[in-house]
Amino acid sequence: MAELINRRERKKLHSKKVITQAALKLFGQQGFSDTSIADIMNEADLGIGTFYNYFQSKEDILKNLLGEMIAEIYQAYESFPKDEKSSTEFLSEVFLLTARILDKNRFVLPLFVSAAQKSAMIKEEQPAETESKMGFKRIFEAIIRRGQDLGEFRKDIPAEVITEIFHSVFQAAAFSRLELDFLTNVEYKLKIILDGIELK
Amino acid sequence: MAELINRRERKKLHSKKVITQAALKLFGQQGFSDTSIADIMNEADLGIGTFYNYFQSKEDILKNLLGEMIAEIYQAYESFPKDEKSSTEFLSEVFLLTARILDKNRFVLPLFVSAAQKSAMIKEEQPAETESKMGFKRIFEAIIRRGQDLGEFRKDIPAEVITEIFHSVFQAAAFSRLELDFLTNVEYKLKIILDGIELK
Amino acid sequence: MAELINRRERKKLHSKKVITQAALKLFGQQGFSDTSIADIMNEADLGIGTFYNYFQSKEDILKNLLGEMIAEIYQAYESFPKDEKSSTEFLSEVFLLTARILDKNRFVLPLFVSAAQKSAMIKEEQPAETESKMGFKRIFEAIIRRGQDLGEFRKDIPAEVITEIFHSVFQAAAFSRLELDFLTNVEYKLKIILDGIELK
Amino acid sequence: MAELINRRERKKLHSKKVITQAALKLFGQQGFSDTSIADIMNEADLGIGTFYNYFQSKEDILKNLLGEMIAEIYQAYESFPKDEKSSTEFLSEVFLLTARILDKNRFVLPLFVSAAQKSAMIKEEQPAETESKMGFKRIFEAIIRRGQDLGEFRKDIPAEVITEIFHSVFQAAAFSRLELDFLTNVEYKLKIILDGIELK
DNA sequence: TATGAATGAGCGTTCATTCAT
DNA sequence: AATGAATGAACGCTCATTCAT
Repeated sequence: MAELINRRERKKLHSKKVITQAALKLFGQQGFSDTSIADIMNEADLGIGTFYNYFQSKEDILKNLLGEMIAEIYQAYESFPKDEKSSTEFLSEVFLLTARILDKNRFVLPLFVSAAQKSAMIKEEQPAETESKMGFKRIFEAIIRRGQDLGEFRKDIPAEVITEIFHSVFQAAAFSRLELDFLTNVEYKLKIILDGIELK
Repeated sequence: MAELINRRERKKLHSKKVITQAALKLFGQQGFSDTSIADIMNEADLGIGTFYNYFQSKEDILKNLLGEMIAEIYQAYESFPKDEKSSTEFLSEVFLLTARILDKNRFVLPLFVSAAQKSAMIKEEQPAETESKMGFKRIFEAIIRRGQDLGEFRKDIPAEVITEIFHSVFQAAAFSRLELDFLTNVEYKLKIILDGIELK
Repeated sequence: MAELINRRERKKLHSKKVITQAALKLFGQQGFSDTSIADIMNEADLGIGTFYNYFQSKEDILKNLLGEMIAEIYQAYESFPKDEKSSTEFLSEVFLLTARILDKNRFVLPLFVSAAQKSAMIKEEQPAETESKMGFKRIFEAIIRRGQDLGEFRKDIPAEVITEIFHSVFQAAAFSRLELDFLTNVEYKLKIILDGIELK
Repeated sequence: MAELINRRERKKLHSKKVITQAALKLFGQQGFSDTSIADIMNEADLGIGTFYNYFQSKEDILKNLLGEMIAEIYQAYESFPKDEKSSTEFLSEVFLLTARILDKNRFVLPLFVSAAQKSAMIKEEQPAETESKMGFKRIFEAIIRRGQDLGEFRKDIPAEVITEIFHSVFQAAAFSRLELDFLTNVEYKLKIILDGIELK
């Protein structure tokens, strides 16, 4: 009986994964809004109705995925040996770790950006994904604030603003048309910003 | 006869302007994708079919508008007394002028961003608006390159990358959730980046 | 120019009529809820989208039609030489007039009934059609109240209740399985009720 | 072995009851057509597929329930001491008993009505529930016919028509918007009709 | 040039029903 | 007998686009 449940459960998880991957593949190929749920389920080789057993909407897929990514980053952040490092080193490492995770799922970043835009332009209640997006920023903001407190970073510019510029670097790199790795792109900009905020 | 043509021409221009303004008003109020062509023409108090005398599609409106903004910036850029100023001063002034123009039409920036995203993700032929968007960058890139040549800016980072970070500052500020003016936001970041790229 | 508008206007009215008639035909054949908008527009030989140029929803068709019927009844009611007749005569005539009008559009009555049911069971805001439905009742109630005031009808039963029983006669007759004319059916019941409410 | 069968039988009956009650609860709360089978089985805390072990369709639930109600009324009807009472008394008592039973399950009446409508409008085979609905009427018709035979009720109006008007009273009261008890409403109308059909 | 009624592919979503377990 | 994931036809509805006037 327990096995039965397990088997079903496994099958369910499998279906969810299949759908997610089909969705991401198509999002990457044809863009988010040009991918219909029918497209996704066709790619996943499942019935249309099945989608709604797993997700509430297309956006829901992203919400799920973002949650997983945030969790991964946060976990890494927590396990850093914070106290032995300068804020600059700390920031660099978290920044590059984030970059690597984003790079791995690079084509999802644009999707979060559009989602964020939509929620920024329409004055509706803040959807849950924004909260988790904040998660990204909160990690960086904490590090920057620490750097300011320790006298490593300039204080004449609010920590949130500095955070925002880091954040925008990821976005810009995702859409960059330059002939550059995502990672290389992002490293250059990290250098500029660090030089721009370090005291001394 | 010439007058007649002129009158027609003026009337035509007027309709185009009316449509553009109706569109922008609604885009700002309800978002781009939630504004239908019928909405726009209703707001413009013109028939639906008339739209297609002036534009090919909704995106076309943006393309037009962007062209105008670029032209305005370029004009200002050209008329600057370049030779008397340092590249830093020059860059600052053009940057802030651009910021003011964008601020005036702030809600259109997000629209360009989505347009750019779309065209970045889909590997289709490059649409014309991207070319004009490049216009933005080309102006900045020229100034930065000049600064590098004159030894004012660091050379270990490619001019295009620096350009891109300036560009992303505008985007980020447009979507910022911080309690800050667009202009203030952008000035802070200008300071960081300038400090990050100036030699000495 | 005025002619152009007229022509268009006429065409529009024609389309609306075509849709209404297609709808009523199908409602009568297969029932209201089993008739889809696609069915209607197929029967009307028009595109699906065209439906929404004329109606907001399927219910809207009924709302329209009911409005017209109410108007017809009300008009007749107003033109009666009220003062020369007893309330019994008055009531009889209006009742039978209403019956004839309903009989003419007999198969729509069931639809109003379902509509009324739906709105009675769901606690939502009262839709507009209910208001017009009230119109039916208000005419009868006025006559009954007059009869009570003039001492012709019993007063131990509230006028609204008497009104309601008249109303229900129409409904019941519409669904009757008896081998009887709608009109005959309804006349029998009129007799019973009149005998049941007349004093003396 | 017999016990085992009994146990199974009891369990089966229990499930059927649980489903019926869950269904009626939801029908009352959210209406018949807005209640899905999934809703019902969720409320019943049973698997979706289980529904089909007991019922063929949603309508089937009503069919069953109606059968039970009819049986209850019929039982009461049979046990009346017919011979000692006038037809008026007899009719009143059965009428009020029926009213009480309906009142107890008031929200199901509308459902029977829609079912009846549907079957009245569509010329398909008569579904079973209509037959049982006839049951209602047959009881009343018998009493009325008896009254006519004994010279208590008027004969110029067919018994079926009188029956029908009684029937419609229940329907109307179920949907009434008046500020009146179902029972009070129904009693008023009983009075009118009795006065309308009694000789002398 | 201006019009707006007509269009229909396409959307997201629902849900009764099936069937392997 | 009980399950619930899978199903897909069908729904109401939107909207960019066309074209006869």
